[in-house]
Amino acid sequence: MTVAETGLRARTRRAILDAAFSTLTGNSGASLSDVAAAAGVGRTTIHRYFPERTDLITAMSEDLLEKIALATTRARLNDGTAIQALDRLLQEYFELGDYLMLAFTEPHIIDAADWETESPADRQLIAMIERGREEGSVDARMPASWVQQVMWALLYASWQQIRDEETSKHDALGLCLLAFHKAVGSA
Amino acid sequence: MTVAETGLRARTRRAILDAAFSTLTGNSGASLSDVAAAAGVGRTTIHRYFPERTDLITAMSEDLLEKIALATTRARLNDGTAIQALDRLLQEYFELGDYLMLAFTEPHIIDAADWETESPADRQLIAMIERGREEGSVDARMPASWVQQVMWALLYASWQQIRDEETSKHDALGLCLLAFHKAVGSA
DNA sequence: CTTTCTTGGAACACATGTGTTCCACTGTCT
DNA sequence: AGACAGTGGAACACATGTGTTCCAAGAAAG
Repeated sequence: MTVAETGLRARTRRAILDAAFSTLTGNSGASLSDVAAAAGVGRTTIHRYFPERTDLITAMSEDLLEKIALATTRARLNDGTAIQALDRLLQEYFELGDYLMLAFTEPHIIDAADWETESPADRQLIAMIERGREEGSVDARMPASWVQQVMWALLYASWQQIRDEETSKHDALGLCLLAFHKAVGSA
Repeated sequence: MTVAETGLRARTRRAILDAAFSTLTGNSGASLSDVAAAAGVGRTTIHRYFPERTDLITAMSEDLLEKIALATTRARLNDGTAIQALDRLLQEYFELGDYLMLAFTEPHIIDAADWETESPADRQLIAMIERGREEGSVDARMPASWVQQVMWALLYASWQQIRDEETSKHDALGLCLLAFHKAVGSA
């Protein structure tokens, strides 16, 4: 019963989590057998690490929040103008790709507990956008919450563009930044 | 066995379809019992109109394509500048709301058969965007497919904004049009 | 009122996913 | 070689959704 993170256990856990992300993206109803196959482990092993399905979902939610918090830190929201910080944040989030897609396409999977209350990263982001509206780098006609919505939506669009239109990651990011900059920047 | 669209049958069918749209939006795995309850009919009745689950999905797909085609026609894509036509189309699509959300959040539900091959509405739209790029009203740095992606993404964002941020439909549409116009219009 | 159409509910067999238990196999470390 | 942690697979009971059949009740049309 003791679980002394032996390195192997940590690796197996990660493999299961990653497989869960990639499998449940685009098929929210996938079975644990599907996840197990994608992770290259037996279904029994999944139950060893996550006794119930909801435990796996919860772990995914926590994992995602962690990744988002890290990306937000790396973006240094307080450096430079707000619009520059937004550009950096967009690039960081862009790199999360697969992980974020799930939160977008199947919000009901994540919306469990932690997510309901605004995360620290969210509060930081909203505050930073407000700063941009005051300093004039962000279009003041748009509420901060809308700017945030647009950011998420364009991120989603850029990943769809990669999937559907054989666009390179680099080009997609460029288009995303261009559209975002034009859309929410001050005229 | 004969099905002579008696007006009552048509109404029941519509009730089931509408319930299916509203129920499956946000919970793609909802059971037919859930749909039946939402439609105010018995589960047996659903099977009378749509023998198998896939038949219901197919009917939803066809219904949605029809609504999109109608909206596209109403937008008169060939009148005025391309950017004006895009504004009109955005407003038409905005009104479809609930119906379109499903295609967005659960594409795998719709992606069945008809959808794979580009619909006529899609081709019309792409051609119109190309026209805008040539005449200079649409930012030529953006591929037509990307402009389309941005349109869908901002539509989704505006509906999210209504759901999450207690914004009125009117304000949300205004923000959507503003962001879209700025994002894809020529500088 | 009587016939016809449509419906809702109960009961059923069937398929699929879930969670558990048990046992044998494979590495690794000593 | 022996001890041990980690694993995969089979087997099981259980829950839920699906598709079908049958029948009685209600509404609509003559």
